[in-house]
Amino acid sequence: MRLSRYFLPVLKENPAEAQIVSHRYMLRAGMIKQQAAGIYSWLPLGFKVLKRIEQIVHEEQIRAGHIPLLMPTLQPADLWRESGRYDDYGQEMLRIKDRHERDMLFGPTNEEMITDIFRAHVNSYKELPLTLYHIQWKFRDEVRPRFGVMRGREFLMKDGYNFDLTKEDALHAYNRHMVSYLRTYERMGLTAIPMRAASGPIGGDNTHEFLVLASTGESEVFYDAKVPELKLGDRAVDYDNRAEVAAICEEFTTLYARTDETHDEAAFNAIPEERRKVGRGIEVGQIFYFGTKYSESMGATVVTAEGNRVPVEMGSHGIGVSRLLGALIEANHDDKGIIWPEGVTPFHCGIVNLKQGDAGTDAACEGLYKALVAAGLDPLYDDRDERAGAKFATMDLIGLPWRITVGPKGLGKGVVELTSRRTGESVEMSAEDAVARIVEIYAAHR
RNA sequence: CGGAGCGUAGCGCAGCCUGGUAGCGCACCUGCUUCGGGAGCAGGGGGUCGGAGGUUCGAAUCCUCUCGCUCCGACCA
Repeated sequence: MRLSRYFLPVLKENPAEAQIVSHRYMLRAGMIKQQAAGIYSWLPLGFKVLKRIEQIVHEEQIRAGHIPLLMPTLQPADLWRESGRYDDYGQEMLRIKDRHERDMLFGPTNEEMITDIFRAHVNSYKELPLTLYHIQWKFRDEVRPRFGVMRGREFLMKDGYNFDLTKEDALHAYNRHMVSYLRTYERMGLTAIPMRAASGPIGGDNTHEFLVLASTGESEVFYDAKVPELKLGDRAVDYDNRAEVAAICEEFTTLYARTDETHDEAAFNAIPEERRKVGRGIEVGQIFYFGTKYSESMGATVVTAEGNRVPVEMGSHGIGVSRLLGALIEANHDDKGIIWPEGVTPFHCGIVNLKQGDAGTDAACEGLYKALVAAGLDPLYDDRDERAGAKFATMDLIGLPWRITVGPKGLGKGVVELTSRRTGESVEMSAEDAVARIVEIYAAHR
């Protein structure tokens, strides 16, 4: 993309309403625009990152054997009356009447609807196990939306639901989700720690939340210093291998890591003192096993091999997709702006032309741009007629991890400059080598 | 839902107390100069002061109501 033709409305000054760094930078970098309390338009740059995150979530869900579908944002109230949650959910649920005075609601989650789909089409144990998920906009009419996309009323969430014959099968689905989530967050360059959590209104007796450590997090967390060091890495995982998946879960959940809701002072104090950490975390996902809570109330049953009709075992699992943008920025920024991890960056690298209009630098930049595109990459070429300082400031703000700087001095020596946004280090090299280096960097992020 | 604030140009703000021609910075447009870390000079455009009532000769300013937004707390992916 050539910046002169893009839509990137950056702000020089901090908008008054933004209190935390991720919200400020998302507004300043022209990623979002608030339309009402907790409701945002996603401008091109923000939309691009949102789509990249969504893509990673999809890929990892499919890798774990889960099946995508799409359910609507608006739901009929009757489904929720069946489960009893229409009355339980309270003011957070946005209730709407259609022209025929039918009670509708903007879905805050989809347990009822997925159960309805299941019971309409699945009758035999032979069709299990089954895990369906979607990535769809949710609405929860929060009393007090805040922190930009971190606590919006409208938000994009991946929510998945597993249907199994036995509790043992359902617990495997639970474990499978835990591992796939670990992998999902790692691909985005985030360390998200699974912590035993208290079950909320969704219900269930087995649940973990995934928290990204950040000083602006809304939850207080207590953990062993060794926990954030655990990495899944690029080990191959067979998601159908129960023992292997369970072993990974054990690896990641044995050491102490709890939110304030489930904190156990005695267990925490059993950790060597120098490893006891207290901090704050942003919740970016949660997994639940809840058994037959919905299948019983809504009649989602299958016939077993013995010919008995039994309610299915279920769980639900969510990742806050839009919230992840906030969490990513909270975890990756400096005083100049965002620093995107390679896995989610909106553009792979920036090209800064220091002397727009100069035949030599223009031609060199065009050559670089075309070479990068030909290599399958997505560069952002700042071809505006701006001064160097303004171009650098924009690049730093929007946080592209790599920048190629092209100026007359360097070209005189036959070099361009490759700069890391994260370390600030610059290396001079030929344009060809710079392209090769960028290609190499992103080859590791496929 | 309790408590506290704020709505004046696209953004950030002053003006309000003490009523009297609506201002500043950034951004935007034109010209000239400049050009490796958010340039300088000159000129220019843009606002029914959130909305509705009221007081007054006169309201951004005072009064009443209302809508919107933000922050602290309780609640939540």
